[in-house]
Amino acid sequence: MTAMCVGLADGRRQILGLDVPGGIICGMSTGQHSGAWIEAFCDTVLCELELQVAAQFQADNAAPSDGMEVIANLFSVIHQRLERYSSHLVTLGRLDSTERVTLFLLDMAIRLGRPCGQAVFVELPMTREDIADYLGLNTETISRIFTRLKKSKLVQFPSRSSFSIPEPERLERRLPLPVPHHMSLDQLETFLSTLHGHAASFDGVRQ
Amino acid sequence: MTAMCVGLADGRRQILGLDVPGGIICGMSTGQHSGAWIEAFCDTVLCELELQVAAQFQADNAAPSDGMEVIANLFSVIHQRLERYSSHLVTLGRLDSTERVTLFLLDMAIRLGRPCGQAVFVELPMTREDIADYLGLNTETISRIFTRLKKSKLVQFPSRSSFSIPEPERLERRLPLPVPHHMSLDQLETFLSTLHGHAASFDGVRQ
DNA sequence: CGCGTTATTGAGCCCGTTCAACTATTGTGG
DNA sequence: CCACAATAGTTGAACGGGCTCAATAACGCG
Repeated sequence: MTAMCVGLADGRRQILGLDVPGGIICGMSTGQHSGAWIEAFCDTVLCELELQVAAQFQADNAAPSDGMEVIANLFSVIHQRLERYSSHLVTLGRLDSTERVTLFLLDMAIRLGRPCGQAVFVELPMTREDIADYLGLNTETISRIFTRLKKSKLVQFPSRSSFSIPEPERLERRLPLPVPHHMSLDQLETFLSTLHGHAASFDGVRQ
Repeated sequence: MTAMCVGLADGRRQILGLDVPGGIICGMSTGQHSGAWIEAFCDTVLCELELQVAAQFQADNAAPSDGMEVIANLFSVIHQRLERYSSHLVTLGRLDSTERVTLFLLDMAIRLGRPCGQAVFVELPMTREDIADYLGLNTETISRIFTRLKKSKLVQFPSRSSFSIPEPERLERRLPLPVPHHMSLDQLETFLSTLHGHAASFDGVRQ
């Protein structure tokens, strides 16, 4: 699991977005450095894809029928990112702290969760501070809302770094917007296999 | 001037981004409707570009030398949008109300302003409520901060819908991050002329 | 001018922050 | 394995920034 981060002059940090294992990070143009960096919350393997490479691949295989496939997939990936950012803008701009945390837990459940009957169990690979920096809050607030959710039995916290949601629909009903369900893994894997062999790969590990 | 907007079930609104006249709105995929809509704050002409059209254009003119031009430009446009969203995420997540408003005024100065010597004069085509919904605040807060900036002589408000900044650098020094300077109009116009004749155009007017 | 809309200003409140103390967990060396 | 330290998380008290509600003022338009 990785985070795209931005820092302010006085040390404040904002996490722009989170990516689950198997996901595609995008928006890092090699040219102008926007001051953003990537942090990994667990051991991670990164593959870097130059847009040029994809474009060349596209040009080489320019059969009128399927020549657009790579480009179309790339657009779809970027579009997903745009959608994620959009919904996170709403989260930061218009949701209160409880709504933010609730949405976060449900989103993690969708992206990382293991279904156990109706419930969902999630192993959380990040600290309270990381969550806070993602949601525009601080660690104490995260902690307080977690205990509130625990007391109301909407969420269980078996350990410090895991939780489970007995009735996801009931939690979702507390939100003023549907939980965004974005891309399925199938699409992603199709895309990745299309690019197989066209990415320069290397390892990156943190901690 | 247009705004991309999203609404919550209880009426809250968040403006995701603003586009100046001559700019390129993007991220509206025709397929799944994400619940977003576009509002125009002044008389506006919209041109709709189907990605398919651009892709076809690309395929038709697939001379190995310049065939990538359209696609590359499209990527650059989407990337600009991604950068804008990124910096706005930081704004909503980690800046306090004064910083948000200051950044907003400087951004408008860059994108809409008429330089007058060292100063910049800006005609603002949106209401306090629109500004509030863009910055994740409410109208009263916007108003209060405007009067505070006026009293400190950092900003002048000759009329309800215009302002001018005597010393932009001094204002900028109050921010914990550089004001993002994104795309120049030259690039945009180059791109638009590339697409000339390939966009289905229609008029859209509000109010 | 008179009316409706938009903006400003004030008083009071509440949510989320800050600061501090405490608890629980993880890791390390003896 | 335990002792201990370092880190991460929780909880409480008090503060304050931004919100809510209400009244007033300024503008735009017939």
